[in-house]
Amino acid sequence: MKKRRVRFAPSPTGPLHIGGVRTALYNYLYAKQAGGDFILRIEDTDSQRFVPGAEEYIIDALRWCGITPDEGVDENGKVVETPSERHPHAPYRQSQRRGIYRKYAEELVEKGYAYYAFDTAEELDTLRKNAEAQKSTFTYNYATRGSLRNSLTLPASEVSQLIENETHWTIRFKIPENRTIRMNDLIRGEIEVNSNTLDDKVLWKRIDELPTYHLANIVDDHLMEITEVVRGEEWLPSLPLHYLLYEAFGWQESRPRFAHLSLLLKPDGKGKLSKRDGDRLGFPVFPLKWINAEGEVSRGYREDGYYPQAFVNLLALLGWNPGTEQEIFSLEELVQAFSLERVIKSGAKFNPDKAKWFNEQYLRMQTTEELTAEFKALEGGRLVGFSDSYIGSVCEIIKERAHFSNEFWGLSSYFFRAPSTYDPSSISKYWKDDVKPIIPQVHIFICNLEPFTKEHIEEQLHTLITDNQWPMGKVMNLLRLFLVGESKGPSVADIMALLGKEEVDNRIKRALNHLA
RNA sequence: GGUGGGUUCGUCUAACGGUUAGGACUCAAGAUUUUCAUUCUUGCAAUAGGGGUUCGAUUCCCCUACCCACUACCA
Repeated sequence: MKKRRVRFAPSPTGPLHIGGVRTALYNYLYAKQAGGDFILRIEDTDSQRFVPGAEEYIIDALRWCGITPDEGVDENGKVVETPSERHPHAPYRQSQRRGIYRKYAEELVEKGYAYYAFDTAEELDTLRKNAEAQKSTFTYNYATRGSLRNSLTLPASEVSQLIENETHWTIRFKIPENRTIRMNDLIRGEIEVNSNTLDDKVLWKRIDELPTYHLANIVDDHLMEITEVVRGEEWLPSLPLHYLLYEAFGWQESRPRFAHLSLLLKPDGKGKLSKRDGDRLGFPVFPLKWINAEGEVSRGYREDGYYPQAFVNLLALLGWNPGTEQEIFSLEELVQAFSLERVIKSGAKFNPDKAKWFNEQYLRMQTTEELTAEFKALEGGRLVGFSDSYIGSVCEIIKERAHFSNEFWGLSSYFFRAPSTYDPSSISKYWKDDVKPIIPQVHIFICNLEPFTKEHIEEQLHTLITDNQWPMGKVMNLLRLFLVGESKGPSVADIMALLGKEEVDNRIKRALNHLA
């Protein structure tokens, strides 16, 4: 049994968005489940669309998610350029492999599966426009190639001269006429296409001495001994071409199996998820923050405070399910449970609410120590002077009320700073004449409580108030208002115990002063 | 336009051809509580439409509608 080898092959034309991360994740899960290898290959054969920083972004994003490639990227997060035992197929950047593709393209020409085409971009453009004007579509195929400028129509001498002197020619694949191509997709099953609906795709471009996606992809997958190709649905229409290419090269025996993943759709309306949807609807579309050349900032899941585990979990369940009702999965559990058979065929609309829910689940699973460390990392300066155990206790109390750790300060600032203002509407609601005379008594009672623990405070205060038949709601909320500054937060006893008697005394005095 | 893919609650999804069509998110109501939240309970809510095949169809087939992708010397 051959070792499973799958690859993620992004194009560095911008930041990887969540759909791309999901594709990478499914590749990773599928590889790891069989104890196979997850390989990264950079498909940068479009010199026009190269975006600086995109490659680093992709690698950083995968790292953050915990799905680092086994092959193609070194320990420092750099794409491997020279072969080694662990990275035998280097370089893993197609622009650096450019030397190997031309001979494969020419091999196809020699075997009669491809031909040289000398049409200029302008000529083809005109043909397309003319066709469009007549409400038809120009296709470079069996029907038209015979009347175009290529090595099939021009005399051999002219062809060799053009190859020699011109810099704008291409090598095109010669799609056979009227053949039914039968393909199999691991997710979708059998698919049939007639070759007449296909066009003669460009395989190699003389202008920049680079192959196009189709050639580079097939050659590299073959050379790198890829066993399964798991990629986005946008590639399904070119699967017949890829089958034909494997056949032309005589590689059908080792041809990888294919799986095409459905796309991620925008949460509202129609169409696939795009960069703009995130800005429009207020949720990140990218794993990490990205700033483009124009200086526009796109937020990231990491910067928004998501745990990578939560992010991976939610992505995994967008288009796949385990067949059970389990929803929370660690990466290891996902590796165990994943299967391409249970990947959904239809596109999934992204749901920002559910995304938050996932993070909330992970937030609650964190240990107090982890939360303390996070809180300190986030709010460093504001927490100076407070012990880890105090901060930890605060975290314990507030974690049920938060979706993200970056909400901690907003939910707990009063544990670190006495309130300087008091919410006016709460004052008018609770600071009534019937309780005003009671508060000094309660104040003294609190200051005499010993031990000053949550349970004892709760019990004693409760007894005091009920025994005197005082209005529980007003008294308690007033105390909360004195301690917090507004009507929110955990139980009053919790707050008092944590704050300590002295601080509670001070805050009550201060509030009374303010109200007097 | 052509080709391919897809269609179960608002969303993510489950359901050997036989279920009161299940779960989760959201939302609503109730319970608990000293506030807010949590928690718990309950509720709202779906098989795109039409034909077949079958004793029986969410499930298989066909048609229609709608959605998506592709239709570049981009990936």
